[in-house]
Amino acid sequence: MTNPNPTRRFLRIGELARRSGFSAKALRLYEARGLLKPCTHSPAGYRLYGPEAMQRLMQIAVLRRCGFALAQIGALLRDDGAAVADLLAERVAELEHSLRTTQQALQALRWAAARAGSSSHYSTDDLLENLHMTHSLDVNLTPEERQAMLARAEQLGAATIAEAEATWPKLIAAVRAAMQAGTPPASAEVQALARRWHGLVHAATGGDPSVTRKISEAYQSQPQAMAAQGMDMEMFRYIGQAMAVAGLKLF
Amino acid sequence: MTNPNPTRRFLRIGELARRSGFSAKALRLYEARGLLKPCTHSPAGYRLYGPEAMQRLMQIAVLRRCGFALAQIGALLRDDGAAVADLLAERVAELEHSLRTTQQALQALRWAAARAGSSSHYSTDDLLENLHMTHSLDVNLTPEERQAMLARAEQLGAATIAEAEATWPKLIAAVRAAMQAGTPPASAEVQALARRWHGLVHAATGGDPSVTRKISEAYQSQPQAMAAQGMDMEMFRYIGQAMAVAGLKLF
DNA sequence: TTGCTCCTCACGTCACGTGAGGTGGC
DNA sequence: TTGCTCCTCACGTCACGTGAGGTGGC
Repeated sequence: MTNPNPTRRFLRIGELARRSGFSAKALRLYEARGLLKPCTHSPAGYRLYGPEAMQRLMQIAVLRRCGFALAQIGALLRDDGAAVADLLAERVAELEHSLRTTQQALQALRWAAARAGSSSHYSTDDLLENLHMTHSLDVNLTPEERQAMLARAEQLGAATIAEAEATWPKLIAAVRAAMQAGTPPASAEVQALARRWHGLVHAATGGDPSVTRKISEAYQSQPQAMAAQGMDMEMFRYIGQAMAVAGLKLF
Repeated sequence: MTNPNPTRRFLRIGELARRSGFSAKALRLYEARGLLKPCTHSPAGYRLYGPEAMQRLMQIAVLRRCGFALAQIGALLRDDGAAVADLLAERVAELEHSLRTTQQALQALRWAAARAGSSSHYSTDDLLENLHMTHSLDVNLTPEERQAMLARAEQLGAATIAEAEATWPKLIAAVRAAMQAGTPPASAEVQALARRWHGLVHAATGGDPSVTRKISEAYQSQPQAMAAQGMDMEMFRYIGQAMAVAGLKLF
């Protein structure tokens, strides 16, 4: 039953696509990107793949499911001195980030879905109201740091925290007003704002420089989270300057 | 200090971009997609946004972080009879799926990263070896079904399971051979294969039709997972036909 | 006048999907 | 000869980023 036609010893692109679960188009793309080459061609120009192509594709599949980009997979498979461990660490960090944001979104949406299920006329307004996500910042604190934050919150008490949360928007608005009026960071007015700012941050973080730095960096890399608080990078730099003049350090 | 220039009462695109954390380009895109319109224009054609634009953008930001596509956000904000609850349920299901796959990838990568950390020369080969993900299928079983699967596995015993796992590749290869030889599904040979197949599935799922159907559908929607087992849709239909002829039902 | 902002194309990115129009293979 | 597969452009998708070349605003 074995076919003597040598073409039969190879897989054409359609067969390889079926067996690998990739589309033929994807296989051609991988070829263009240098990830996978047919081992030969038929006289008419058909791509012909040997059995090693399947193994290669299974490797590509594993790496793709780990979220590596095609260019990275290419570098990995070429093993061109690309620091494998570095790519690995980078990917882990990215996956951890995406895991956290997915979990947050899912939590919010499940809550909303539960509300939707128990109400007959669920509108977008209801959805938006239910989704009021705490716009939570993605800060990667250690368990100890997280624990310390909770302990501090308990020590401060609900009333103090509520007060601080009410104060922030006003303070931010005042800083924006000063900034827009062109008030110099070194002015007495802005210096006073900077001291209040520093105090609020210090109370929240307990002055832990590591925690404060992490939160600060998180805001800087998540402009949307900043915007949700009424801030932006311009303001960030502005009070930063004011605090520097005042000799105040956050971390 | 208030500027009498009416232009100052509005935000130009750059200011809105800074304050919202979106890029100006994104704001123009949202306008083109019908999500956000400037409330007016300056004589020179500059987009001018009122304070309500900021609110709109915060709504868009929440929905985006939940992973809704721009078109869906448009539908939601227009509230054009789009079944809000349906979009919600769809999004929850998608997020759950992506959460599971992210967790699996993360687990595999962390394991690999640990190996990489303890070896001085970590190559792509090592990585691929460490990543040998169980290519686990994304089946959304209920906790009860999952529990029943575990209980069944325990009852069967490790030896039986190992035997089944060794049998599958051989069985799959035999089915592929028969299919490629053009052997009709109704033939005695293929009928025997179908009975073995059915038996293996039955042993694994305990014959629970719900579980079997879920696993079957999961494979069908994840061609890569099928490929990892040496199967493809063609084979799936082929043994499906053979089982139908034999009067065997999986679910 | 200078420097900054804004405008509208238009092309690039990522990983493909989807035809269009033409040919090989059995 | 028919139907299936393959070939190479080439354009579409998604949510933008990045200039290019020109103008408004203070």
